[in-house]
Amino acid sequence: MILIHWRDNFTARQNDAAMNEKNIRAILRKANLRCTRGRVDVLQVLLESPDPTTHEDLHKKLQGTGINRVTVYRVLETLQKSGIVHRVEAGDRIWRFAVCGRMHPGHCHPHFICRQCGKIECLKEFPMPDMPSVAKDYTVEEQEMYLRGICPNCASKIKNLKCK
Amino acid sequence: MILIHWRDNFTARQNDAAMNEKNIRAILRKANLRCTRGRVDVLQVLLESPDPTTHEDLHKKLQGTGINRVTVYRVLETLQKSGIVHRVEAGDRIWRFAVCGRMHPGHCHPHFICRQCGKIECLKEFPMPDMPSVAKDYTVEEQEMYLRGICPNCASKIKNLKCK
DNA sequence: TGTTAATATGCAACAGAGTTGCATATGTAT
DNA sequence: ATACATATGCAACTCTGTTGCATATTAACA
Ligand SMILES: [Mn+2]
Ligand SMILES: [Mn+2]
Ligand SMILES: [Zn+2]
Ligand SMILES: [Zn+2]
Repeated sequence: MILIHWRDNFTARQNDAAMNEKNIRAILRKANLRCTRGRVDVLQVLLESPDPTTHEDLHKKLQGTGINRVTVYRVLETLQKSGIVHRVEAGDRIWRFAVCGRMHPGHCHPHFICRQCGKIECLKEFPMPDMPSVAKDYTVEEQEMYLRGICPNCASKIKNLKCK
Repeated sequence: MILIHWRDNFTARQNDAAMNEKNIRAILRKANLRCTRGRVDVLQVLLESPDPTTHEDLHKKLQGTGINRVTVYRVLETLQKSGIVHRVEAGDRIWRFAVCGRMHPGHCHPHFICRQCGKIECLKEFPMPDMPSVAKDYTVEEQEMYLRGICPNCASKIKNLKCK
């Protein structure tokens, strides 16, 4: 199995906010995608976002451009299938999109999800455990880890409960 | 952080299929839940399921009992909040439910998700990497790991593609 | 720089998993 | 057996995401 760690990719891309339209078009062309207004704009916003971003957020940020709701969905699907962005579903049934391989401070670490209140916490201080090579012919581009259980807040509430 | 590995729980429960109503009622009582017909039936089906199960499947299997669709949802939410079952979302926006701590052959291992075709593959031959203790006051009951990338099938299709 | 064929977009209608309000039925403590 | 709290059934609803189709844009090419 080919393991491409997120740290290996896009390392030259420090000046994220300064990523200009020409660079974005280059990314699209490299993926054999037509450079349309919507794709450039959506990708621009994603490149400037520190965390994985919902469709709703993207559409809001682009409302000045007049882009249609459905187009945002279709652009995201296209970018995802081309491997430029990827989708994350963290337990609330809402997709979040992030540029692949970028160091998203809100993303590249394990997450803890409380089964009681549903809150998601970032375990930023803990590195993703390394995954051993597992099979030929599979290209691994991203890895996610979720810990599920009870958060301290809910734990104390449960302790004070006689019955339910 | 308290780490409860799935192997540590429910180890005495080998005779899964034979788990009878009395035992199921005991589980509910222990969680301070009322023993209702719906809860007993839903939990029974879950205990007999080798893999995490959708609401649709559960409702189908229980259609003989006349239980209502909404009740199944509510029972699942109750069981989940009590820590008896947990929810998994594997990328198709459909919840799957599994009894916590049981060795589900379809579940307790990393999973690979192809970003092109969306297919989910079980990496059964690879153990879940151990997670270091990460923080006080958090109770970890389950852990999930997803690898995302391109499956061999899609990789060969992409290779044969000139443009898109 | 036009012309053309492929493909992306806007719009409206739709899909479908899951939720909510409320009247009624059921479980459990006494 | 009674009373109270809570679980259930039913219908209507939410909300994220999809689809069909007519029109607009893109990019290759003359
Ligand atoms: Mn995070
Ligand atoms: Mn599996
Ligand atoms: Zn919590
Ligand atoms: Zn695939």
